[in-house]
Amino acid sequence: MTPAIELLCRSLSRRDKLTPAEEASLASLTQRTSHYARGSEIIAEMSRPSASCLLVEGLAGRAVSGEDGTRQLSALHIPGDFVDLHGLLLRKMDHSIVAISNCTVAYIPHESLIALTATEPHLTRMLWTLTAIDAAIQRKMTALLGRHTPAQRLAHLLCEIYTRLEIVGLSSGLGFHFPITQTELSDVLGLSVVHTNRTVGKLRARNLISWNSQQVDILDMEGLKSLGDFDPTYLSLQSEPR
Amino acid sequence: MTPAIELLCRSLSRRDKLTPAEEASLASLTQRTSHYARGSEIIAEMSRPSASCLLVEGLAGRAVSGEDGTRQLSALHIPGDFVDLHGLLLRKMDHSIVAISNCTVAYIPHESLIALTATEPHLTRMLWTLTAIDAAIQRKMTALLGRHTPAQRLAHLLCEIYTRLEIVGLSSGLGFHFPITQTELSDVLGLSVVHTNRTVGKLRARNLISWNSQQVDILDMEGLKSLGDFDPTYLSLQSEPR
DNA sequence: CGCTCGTTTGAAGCTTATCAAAGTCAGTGG
DNA sequence: CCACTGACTTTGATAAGCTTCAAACGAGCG
Repeated sequence: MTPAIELLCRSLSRRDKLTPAEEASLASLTQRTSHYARGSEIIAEMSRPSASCLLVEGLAGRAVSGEDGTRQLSALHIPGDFVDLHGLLLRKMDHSIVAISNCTVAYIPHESLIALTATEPHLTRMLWTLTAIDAAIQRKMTALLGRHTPAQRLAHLLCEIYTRLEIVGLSSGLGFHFPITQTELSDVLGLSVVHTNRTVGKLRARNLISWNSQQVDILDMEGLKSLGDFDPTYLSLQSEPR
Repeated sequence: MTPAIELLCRSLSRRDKLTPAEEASLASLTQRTSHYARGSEIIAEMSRPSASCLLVEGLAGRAVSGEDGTRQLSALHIPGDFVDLHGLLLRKMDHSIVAISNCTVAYIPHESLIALTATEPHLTRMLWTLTAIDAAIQRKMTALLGRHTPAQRLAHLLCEIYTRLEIVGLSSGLGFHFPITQTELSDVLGLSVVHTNRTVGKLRARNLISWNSQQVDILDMEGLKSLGDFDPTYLSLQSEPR
């Protein structure tokens, strides 16, 4: 089994029981891996991909760019995320996927996935679930941007990223590697770079986190959760039939 | 065929070809309809619905409520929207669905939908597409909240709602019935009520729209689209195989 | 060493929230 | 028929928060 499929299985297993036969089906999917340098575009807006990509290594973002040069990163993706699974359904990309750090991605042709939907209904629902979870994350982000302070947004984001990394085994203690610049972070939080910097500073000053050279450590998990009003229900971490 | 299924078919047909057999499969789904008064809760947060609901009449919203009493309406739903289709996959609601006007909804049991996924792979993908489109709408909303001015947010929202209503045949000319109060609108736009009111006033002053007693009329479609940077790509209005 | 990229700090000005109150309109009961 | 009521919209004033512009600082790299 390739690392890509192994990560995917780990993520799926946290949500429902994956039978050995289903694991085998996933493992038999054809794939091709590619590397992208940080800052480069993995999938372009308006393109029509014929394969869906799964992030194997690195940090990627979903960028919605406006006419006026504005950019909003509507979501961050970590290894194991089936980043472009919905490309199977939407055909034409309404946004782009960018590499925030150097990234390795695996491509799985749409035809293989379509074939899977014909023979594996349960597995299909599990993949569908992954897109539904992405949507739930998005929903939370909307609420954060609309109704929460910058400090709350950042606190929530850090709790979420930590939790998601933990699922795929990429956290270390209460910390994680987070290779994102404050400029990019500001595009996630919907703030100016200056204010993003001050917001990071605020969390540091309150002794909630430390953040040095791409390493984030959560010093006070309870405090961070409570500031960010973090409740992981939306990540669907219960393993139950779908 | 019930009105609920007819609306659903109209929405699906705009995205892909729906065969008569598939229409029949949808029509044979068991359903039960209910009415909700404006302001009431259609599905409660943290509940575990055993049926998915489809909006037949009225305006509904997806409410993400925070600890501190804040409320963000992360999405608005119009007749024909399969509002809670993802409840099939996520099990426990991470948000609530509220009736913004009086609403009629049809419930379709999860077991019927699961049965459908086993026998109708193409139809399954089409339903999956609907959830993917909801996610795309959400993504746009995130970008609007993060990087656009209140006037742009409102302009975009009105373009979107108009376009979506048009798909299901609920627009009239360049206008539509929009039974939402400014208080609720402020929860969609992530603004205070006062500022929401001033923003509506601004669009009126620029002669882009008129808005009287729940009737919105777009006076200058080009102007509104350009202000809101509206491009309907994300609504996937191309009819092509999924 | 100097350059580039990213972080940090300061100050001014605009945008938006908040508080407060008046205006409008439909429905209700005297 | 008209005052009364309650929900919603509109307006005004003040204060807080955030953006913008500008510049300094620090680390990594050719």
